[in-house]
Amino acid sequence: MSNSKLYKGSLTTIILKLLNESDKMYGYEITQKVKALTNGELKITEGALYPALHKLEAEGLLDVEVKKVDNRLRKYYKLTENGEKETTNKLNELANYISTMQALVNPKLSLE
Amino acid sequence: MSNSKLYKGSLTTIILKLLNESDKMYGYEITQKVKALTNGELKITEGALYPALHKLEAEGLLDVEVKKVDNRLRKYYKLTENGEKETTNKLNELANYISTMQALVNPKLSLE
DNA sequence: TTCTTATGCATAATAATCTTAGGTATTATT
DNA sequence: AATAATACCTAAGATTATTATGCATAAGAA
Repeated sequence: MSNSKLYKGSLTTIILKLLNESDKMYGYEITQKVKALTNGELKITEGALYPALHKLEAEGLLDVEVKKVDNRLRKYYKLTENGEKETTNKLNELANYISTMQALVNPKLSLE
Repeated sequence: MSNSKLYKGSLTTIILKLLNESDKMYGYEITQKVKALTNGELKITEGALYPALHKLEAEGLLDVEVKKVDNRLRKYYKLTENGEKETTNKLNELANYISTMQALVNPKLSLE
């Protein structure tokens, strides 16, 4: 992920959420999807993405399936049952984080 | 800071914003203010806070003034001119981060 | 009066997460 | 023929935080 240090910690949430919508995706596809959804605002670096995917797999949140398309490898990832639960948790955490930050940064607004 | 890895990277923004509102504050005061504003949701740890304050000072964004109150030291921090500019930048970054995450996590909502 | 909690500062070891910079290989475009 | 796009990967270093300490004074509870 590039552009801002604020994004630190949210990569996992992004991955899980995208997989929750798209059933299965491969790494490169995720980078392109994020770029498209954010109008180029957020670019996930491969040095962050692949280790994150491997970690989620090791934690049992993702399953992998390797496919060969046009003579090139693709590693498709999809959520496990635990992965779906964790997606819910992460999304709740994010919503909570956002409201907490708004309480700090714009206390008047958060009273409305 | 405790509770969530999502907060990583936002401590500097929080410090700058609070100083922008309160003119001058000391470290312990910041931890209490954050706790109060977030209803105990966010607890800034001293191991994160003090190094962050020292770094901001080293970068010329904060000025320090040591005072003795009740025979105890307090180091009051306040924004420099550059600190005020950086506060604006950080708040813009945060607003941008939040809208980006909402575009990713709730694409339908962000179209409204 | 002693013990604990609160106030107030600080640093060091460790962990987590990301950037930067490489590497390999195939396919498509210029 | 060279470059860009597709597709995977890892390692060194930076940044930021947690956890665990340490020191010291003041206030409150046992």
